[in-house]
Amino acid sequence: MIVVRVGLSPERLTLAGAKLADEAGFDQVTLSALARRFDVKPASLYAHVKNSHDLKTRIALFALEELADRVADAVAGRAGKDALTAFANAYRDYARAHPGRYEAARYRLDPQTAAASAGVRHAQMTRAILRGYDLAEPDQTHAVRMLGSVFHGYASLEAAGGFDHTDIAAQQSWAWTLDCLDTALRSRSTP
Amino acid sequence: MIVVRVGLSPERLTLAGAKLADEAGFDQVTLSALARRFDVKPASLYAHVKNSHDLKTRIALFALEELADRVADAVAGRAGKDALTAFANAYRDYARAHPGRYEAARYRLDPQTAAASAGVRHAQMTRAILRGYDLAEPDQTHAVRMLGSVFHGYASLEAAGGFDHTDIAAQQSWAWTLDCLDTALRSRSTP
DNA sequence: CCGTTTACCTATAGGGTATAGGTAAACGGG
DNA sequence: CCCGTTTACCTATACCCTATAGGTAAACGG
Repeated sequence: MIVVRVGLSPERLTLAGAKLADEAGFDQVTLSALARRFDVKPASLYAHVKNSHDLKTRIALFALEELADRVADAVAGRAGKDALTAFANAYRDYARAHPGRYEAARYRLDPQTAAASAGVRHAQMTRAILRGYDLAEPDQTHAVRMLGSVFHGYASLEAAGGFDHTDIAAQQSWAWTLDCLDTALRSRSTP
Repeated sequence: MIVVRVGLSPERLTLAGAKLADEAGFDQVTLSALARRFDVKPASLYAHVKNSHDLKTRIALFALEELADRVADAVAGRAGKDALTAFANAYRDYARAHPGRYEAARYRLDPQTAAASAGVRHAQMTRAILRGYDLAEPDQTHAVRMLGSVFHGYASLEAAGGFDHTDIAAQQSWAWTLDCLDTALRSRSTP
């Protein structure tokens, strides 16, 4: 029986899982499917990840990190509406380019894991965006939540095909929405 | 072997499935779990629903219908911001009271099924809300999408515990957000 | 060069999905 | 009221995914 070492590792499994998620959907990410991809038996994967939940958590953390990096890159050196748009576009673009990873980023993490994840960077960056709008607390928190809702909601509905019924391009509604948010936030600023 | 007829039907299975979803999460809705609930063997359920996907679709349609009914009830006789708030609250309240059904309502339906679902009523009602804001096309469609994004995004993030990190109550951010939306929409109205 | 570790294996068990085919209760026409 | 048909649920079976236990050969290191 010829045994060729495939060279599995948590990192390779996580990346392959992320790719699989993008191709087939996050719910299709199973240890069996991943094992097939590496031409290995499912049991072999348990040496590298604890279980299915562990794998999904790793993919979620990876996606959060990747998304945070892209957003950070996009907003660097920008302020005001410019920063808002850059943030929003980076977010939406990621969701469109990597639907499976985006879905993974919404995988429910336990509080400790979440606290140590790139999720906190997301929150920080959203707050950074809002510096251009001079919002005092608790308005700033309200705004963080509103922005998060719009970004996630839009990405989620668009991914689900909710905007396919009308001819009007999703891109236009997106620009319109960002414009709306900018005006709304500016009207609430306390200079 | 004593055989007591349990009296299964697609409707009873759908309702039980909806309850199970609220209690354990939509992803825990399985034919096996449902069969246990009725003290019946899994195979017996296939006489009433085609398969697992069929059951989930039925639950999704049921939830969409129920939610549409509540929203319709809430907005009846209201206009302007009053209607907007009533719509939004009915939506959020449903998501909070019935997290599993709400999740089910987002179950991906094939285009024909979606077209025949209460989903179209949701769109109609959202457009009805916007009558109070005098928006011409394509702005109206943009606004429909923005509202849908905020409502769904907020419900989704709140359900995922995304607002638990700060002391500021989700209720306050919600009111603030609705206020923001109202101003934004009014500023875009073309009287 | 040999003992240990590593990386993958087989075997097995449990649970969800799904189909085929069986049986007894319920129904309904004569 | 009786008997044929339908109905409602059954058992048996097979497949897939998850998970654990325990085995083996390659790789590594003193």
